[in-house]
Amino acid sequence: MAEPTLQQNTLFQRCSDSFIKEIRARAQKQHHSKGKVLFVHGDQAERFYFIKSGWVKIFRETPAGTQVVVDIFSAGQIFGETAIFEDSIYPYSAEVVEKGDVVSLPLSNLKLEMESNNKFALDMLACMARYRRKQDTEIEHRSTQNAAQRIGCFLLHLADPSETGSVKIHLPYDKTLVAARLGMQPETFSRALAKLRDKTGIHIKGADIEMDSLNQLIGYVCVACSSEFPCKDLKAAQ
Amino acid sequence: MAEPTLQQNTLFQRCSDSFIKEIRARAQKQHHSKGKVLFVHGDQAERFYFIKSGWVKIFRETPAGTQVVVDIFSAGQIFGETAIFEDSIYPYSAEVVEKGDVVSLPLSNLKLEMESNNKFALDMLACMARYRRKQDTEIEHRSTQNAAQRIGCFLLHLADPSETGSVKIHLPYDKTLVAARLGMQPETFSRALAKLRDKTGIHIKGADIEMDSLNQLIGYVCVACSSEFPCKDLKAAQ
DNA sequence: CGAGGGTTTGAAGTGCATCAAATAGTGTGG
DNA sequence: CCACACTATTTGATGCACTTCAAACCCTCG
Repeated sequence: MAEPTLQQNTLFQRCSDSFIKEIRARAQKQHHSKGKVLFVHGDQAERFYFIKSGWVKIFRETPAGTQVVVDIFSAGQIFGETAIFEDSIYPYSAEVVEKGDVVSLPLSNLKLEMESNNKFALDMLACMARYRRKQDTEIEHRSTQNAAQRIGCFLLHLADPSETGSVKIHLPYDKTLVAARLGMQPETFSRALAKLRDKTGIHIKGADIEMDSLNQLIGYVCVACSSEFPCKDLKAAQ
Repeated sequence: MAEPTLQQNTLFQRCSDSFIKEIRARAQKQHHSKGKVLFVHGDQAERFYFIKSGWVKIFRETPAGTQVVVDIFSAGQIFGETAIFEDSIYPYSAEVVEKGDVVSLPLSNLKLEMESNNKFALDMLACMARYRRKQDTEIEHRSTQNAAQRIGCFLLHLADPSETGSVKIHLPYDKTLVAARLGMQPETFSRALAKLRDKTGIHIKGADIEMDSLNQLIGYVCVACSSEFPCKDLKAAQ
């Protein structure tokens, strides 16, 4: 799998070559292994990040010590860019959970481009709106879906929705992490996945999941969601 | 209490007079009583709304019949404007829950201004970013706060944070609705409010709540949240 | 004053969390 | 290539928080 480039990211697709060139000149690519903390909630922010490979966990911690996983990003996605709206303070922490290459880029260029190029500002708005939808859906799911349905929904987003025949899905990272991403305990995840299997007849072998058709999942999961199924546009929101 | 004007809304504060004049020319003010549905999720959208008085509930419904209250807005706030990022389809439903006046305004003007005036696009970005923060916090609260803490947090947002002495708060709408807004059942709300009283020593008389100092609440509530207390900027996000 | 909705209380059930321990899986050094 | 150490995952037992169903109470408004 070839590594993604900045221009392939939704936000930068329509950017001018000169801007890309400019921001690239100040890019820093780094390899990180699992566990590397890139920045912490409250840190002064000067750079945002573009993922070449691997996975990065976005999270926050409460004074009581609970960790909340906000999102988990992978190749082609950016994060940390929202700091430009937060007085250059990162609003969350970021940690590498699957080793890979991450490119850091200056926020100042981003801000300047946004302020001087209305097309770019509109692209940012579109991205932000997409993320807003995604979060809306997230909030909804937390109150309408049970653990098994949340897992099912997560699996649906990993699958190709145009696929009508049998489908194979591979979990992209640890089950423990999927559990955290879905706001449940690892034990609950394990039991809920078994429940999902019983309800829908999917086959589970470790991190590999297989089913005859997506409809098995859709029928069980999507009754608890206000968006009709191919809700894929939410997938890549960042 | 005087009715708010469009220019007082964060989004329109820095707008040109000519734009305000233009959009005002196509404004329609209407009085609605409790229960009036302004639009439904999926409707074609041509107008967005500005609340002069009363309260409006924003919600969605799942195929299984569960209703999720996304937010509840009041005087000075706008809603329905996000449809411009959703192919002119309202992404949620809106219903008046406390009678009042609502002004509807054309989305086309908003879109045009956004596309032609970079300053306005940046203001929209700032608003959107603020809402994003608010939703982030919402998701976090759903997984870290228990029912009593969520109610306490809701009360804190109704209070004046600069107040150091005794504080009086009046619930803005039905307890049943507050419960829905916080994602819990009315019965749970009732019991959790009693629990909050026992834990913090606040006084409750119907919809009126009183306490010697906000610190009583803060101490109990904010240990389960990653933002430090005067998290007021989230209050008005829409 | 009475009807109707909002609110509270009680009793029982469900789902998820927690604690504990067994099992499976993975990577490492020898 | 194997055994060990460590982590991830599963399973069991139990507890707690919130929901659900039912019924009483209260408050307001015509």
